[in-house]
Amino acid sequence: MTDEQRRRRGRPRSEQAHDAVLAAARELLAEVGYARLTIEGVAARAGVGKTTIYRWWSSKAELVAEILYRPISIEEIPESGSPRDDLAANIRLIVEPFTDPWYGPALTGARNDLNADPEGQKAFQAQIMSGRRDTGRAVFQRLVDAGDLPPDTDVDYLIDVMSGLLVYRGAIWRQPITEEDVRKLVALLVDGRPPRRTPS
Amino acid sequence: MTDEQRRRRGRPRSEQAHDAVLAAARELLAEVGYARLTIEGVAARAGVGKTTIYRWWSSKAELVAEILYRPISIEEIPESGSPRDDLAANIRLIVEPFTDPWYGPALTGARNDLNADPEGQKAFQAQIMSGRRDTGRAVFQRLVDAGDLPPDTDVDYLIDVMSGLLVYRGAIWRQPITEEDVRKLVALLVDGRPPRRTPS
DNA sequence: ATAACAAAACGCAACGTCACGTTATTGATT
DNA sequence: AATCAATAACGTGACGTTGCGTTTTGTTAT
Repeated sequence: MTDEQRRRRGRPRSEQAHDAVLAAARELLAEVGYARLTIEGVAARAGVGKTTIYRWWSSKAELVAEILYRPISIEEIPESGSPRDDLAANIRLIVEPFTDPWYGPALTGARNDLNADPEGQKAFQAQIMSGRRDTGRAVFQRLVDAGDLPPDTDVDYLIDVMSGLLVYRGAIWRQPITEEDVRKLVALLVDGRPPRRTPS
Repeated sequence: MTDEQRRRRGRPRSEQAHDAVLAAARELLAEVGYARLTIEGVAARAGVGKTTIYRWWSSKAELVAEILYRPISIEEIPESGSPRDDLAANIRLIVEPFTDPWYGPALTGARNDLNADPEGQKAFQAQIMSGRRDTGRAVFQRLVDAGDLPPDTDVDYLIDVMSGLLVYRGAIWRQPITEEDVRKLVALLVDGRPPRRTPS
């Protein structure tokens, strides 16, 4: 790229300011939540002008979306040998961010604001969710290849069932998702075994 | 109740104004969506003062929540003789409001705003969701009684799986839920049969 | 020279509250 | 029976506040 060689004239953008904004936004997100997070508050804490923030991001929702994106950019699940364990690992990876108490509200909050703009919806969907689905497909495919699921299994449907439960419990109702829940989910999705009440 | 007998002095609250506000809010919700819905806009269309709105509801989210509550106040599912059909009927009843294109965003939007206030969260949960869960428990219990599910089935878990898929697809990603999807869901939850790809 | 920077101010939109005069109902007084 | 406070919700309109996204100004780094 010639962009890197021929540096632009004038003062270059400060990566330091960029990172300070992200850090400040992350902190404030954890402290006050998405609804009470303001651009002006972020600028003040980052020691940065609002102008600088708007030079990098076009809205509060977009800024928050970038923060939310990172922990969700899921790497591949290593093959443990047991496809069921791989699925469980994938579930835990999805759930993990929800354990941060600010994450769920911020996720739904950002999604909600981005929905005001009809094209922001697609942007969010593409940016946040596409990586997860690819990872999920790969994991379920291992189960199909191992013969644990029929060859013509509707994998995307299973991904929606899985994601649905996790989002519903974790992000919407903010209930913790336990190891027990993971076990029940794998049993239901792969083996078709209904969940049993835990003898407490 | 003595409240009804001994009416308060002064001008009584206008049920007409109350209903006009609800109607106007419902219209505007369908026209501009939750995010762009304003109290002032509702007041203007209803021909009502903002004060009157705040006399009945304490926030936009609370007002919208009342609108959302009505279609969800689920009646009992009649016993068709086939518990599986009862479950399918329950699923269709949950999905039905999502066919209104404004409903899903309004649901997530109102929920999100109510979460800013930590006690509004409980209010929403109690008001919107409790009825659905009772209905769902009854339907799954019929399956248990009929021997289609083990006696110690964790019914609440199944309700979460079911609700999760429906909310995830219908309210969050705004995808239509087809008869095919209903069939797959019943097969998975009750019979443990994985969903198959539809030969299109 | 040029462009990103921080700071500060702008206009805008919506918020929630308030004071005002009006209207509807109740309870006491004629 | 008719009248008249007292009361309370009404619609209107204006208020100050907040946060937005933009614009301006002077400074700093390349």
